[in-house]
Amino acid sequence: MFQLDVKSRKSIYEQIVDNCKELIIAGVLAPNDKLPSVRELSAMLTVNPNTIQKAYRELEQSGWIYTVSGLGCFVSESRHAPDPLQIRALLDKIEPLVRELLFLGVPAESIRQALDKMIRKGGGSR
Amino acid sequence: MFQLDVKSRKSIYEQIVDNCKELIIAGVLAPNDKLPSVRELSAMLTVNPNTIQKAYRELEQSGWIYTVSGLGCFVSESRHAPDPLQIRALLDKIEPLVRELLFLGVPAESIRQALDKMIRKGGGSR
Amino acid sequence: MFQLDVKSRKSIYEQIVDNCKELIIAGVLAPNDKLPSVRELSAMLTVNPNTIQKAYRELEQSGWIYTVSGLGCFVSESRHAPDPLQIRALLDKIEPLVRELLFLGVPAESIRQALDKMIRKGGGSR
Amino acid sequence: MFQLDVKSRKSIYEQIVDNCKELIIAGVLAPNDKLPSVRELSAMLTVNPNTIQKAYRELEQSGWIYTVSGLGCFVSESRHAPDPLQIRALLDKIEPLVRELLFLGVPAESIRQALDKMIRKGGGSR
DNA sequence: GTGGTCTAGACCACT
DNA sequence: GTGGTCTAGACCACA
Repeated sequence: MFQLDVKSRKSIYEQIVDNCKELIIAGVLAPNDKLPSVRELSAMLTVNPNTIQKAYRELEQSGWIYTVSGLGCFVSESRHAPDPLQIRALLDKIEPLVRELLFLGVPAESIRQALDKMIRKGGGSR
Repeated sequence: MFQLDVKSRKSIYEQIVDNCKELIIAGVLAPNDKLPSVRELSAMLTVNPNTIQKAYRELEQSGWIYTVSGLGCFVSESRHAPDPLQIRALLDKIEPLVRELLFLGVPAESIRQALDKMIRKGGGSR
Repeated sequence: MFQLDVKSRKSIYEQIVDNCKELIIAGVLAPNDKLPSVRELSAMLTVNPNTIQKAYRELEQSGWIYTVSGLGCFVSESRHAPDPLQIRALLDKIEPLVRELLFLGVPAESIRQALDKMIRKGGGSR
Repeated sequence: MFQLDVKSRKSIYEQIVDNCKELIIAGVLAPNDKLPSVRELSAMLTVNPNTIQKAYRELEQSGWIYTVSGLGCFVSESRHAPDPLQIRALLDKIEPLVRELLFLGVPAESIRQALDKMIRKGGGSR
C-alpha cells in the first residue's frame, strides 16, 4: 500500500505525503476513510513516528485529510468547486516541464498523445 | 533576466539552475552564448560566488552548458537525439500533477486545452 | 583507510572521490555499507566538511553512492548492465598510456604481461 | 595536425602537450624535426602565445623536445633505455582504470582483447 | 545525529 | 579577467 524508497532524493515524510495523495486520488482511500494511525504506519514502514506526524500534519494543512483527536485521521470530502488558485499552481508546475520536453526535441504530437493518455487514464479511476 | 525569490522553498542555486534552463529553452540564451561570469552574476544577484558556481557546475554536469576555464561558461549546442530516460523522467513528473488536476474536479477537456496551449506556445520559441 | 597526499596535483576532493571508488572496487566498502559521515571524515582527514560534501556529491551523481538525508551516505548496488559509454571512456583513457609505454621502448610482450597481471589480480576481488 | 577542443575539461596547454606527444609517438614528428614556432602555432590555433610557451616548456622539461634558442624547438631522440620509473608511473595510472573496468562487469577476456588491440595497433606505427 | 545550503573571504591555475 | 578549490563557520530540514 505504501511504498518508500530510501534512496530517493525526496525526504521520507514527503514520500508519505505524496503516497497518501496518490491513494486518495486513485480512490483507494475514499472520503471519510480512516488512515492508519501514526503508530501503525510508523511500524508498517519502520519509520520514526515523528516523520509520520509531520506527513499527516502537512496533509491536513493542505486539506487532504482531517483529524479527529482521539479517533485518528480521515480523508476529506473531495470538494466540488475546484480552487482556481490551486489549479493555476498545478498548471504552472506543468508548463516548464512541457517546455523542456519540446526543447529536448520531442515532437509536439508525441507530447500531446502522452498527456492525453494521462488524462484518460486518470479520469477512469474515479 | 535572472529572478530570485528568497521566500521560495527552492534553494537559491536551484533557482539559478532553473532560471538558466528556462532562458536557454526560451532561446534568450542561444548555443555558444556566454553566461554571465560567476563574479558578475554573484554581484547582480547579491549572492555568494560559491552559490553561483554550484549552479553552473550542476548545469554543466547535466549538459546544459560547457565551461572553458579562463574564459567563462557557454550554452551547449542543443542535442539532436532526445534522451529517452530524460523524457521518461519529465513525463513521470507531469503525471501526478495531471492526476491531481483531475482529482480537483477539472474537466478532462479543460486540462487537454490548457496543455495544448502550452505545447503550441512552447513550440514557437525554437 | 583514506589517504590524502597534499603534494598531489589532484585536488583534495578528487582524491577523496578516487579513494572511495577504490575502496568500493576493492570490496572494502560493500553495497549498502555506510560511508563515514561528512563530519567524521572531515575530522579524520582534517579537511573542511564542505570539501567532503563536494566529494560525496560527485560520487552520488556518478552513481557510486546514494545518500539518505538524516542518515548518511551508502554504497550503491553494483549495476549489472555495464554502461558502454563509461567503458569507452575508460578505454580511451588507457590507450594513450599504452602507446606511451610502447614509445618508451617497452616490448609489447612485457606490456601484455603487466596488463594481464592487473586483469587477473583485480578479478579476484569480486 | 593539432586539434583543440575548447569544451574539454583539459586545459588548452595540456591539450597541446598531449597532442604533441601523440604526434611524436605516432611518428608524425620524427626525432630532430622542428616544431612550429610559438608564434606560428599560436596563429594556427588562435591561442594565446603564452599558452603555447607553457606547453613547450612542459614538453621540454619532461624530455620530449629540446629548445635551441634562436632556432626553435625540436623533437628529442627517442631514448633506447626505457626509464623504469616512468614505466612504473604509467602502469600505476593504468591499473585503477583496468580495475574499474572489471568492477563495471566487463569480462576479463574482453578487456584483454581490447588492450591487446591497443598494443598491436600502437606497435605498428613506429 | 545526518546531509544540504549559504556566506565571507582566500588562493591557485589558466587565458 | 576567468573558473576551481578550499577554509571557517553558520543555519536549516530531516530522522
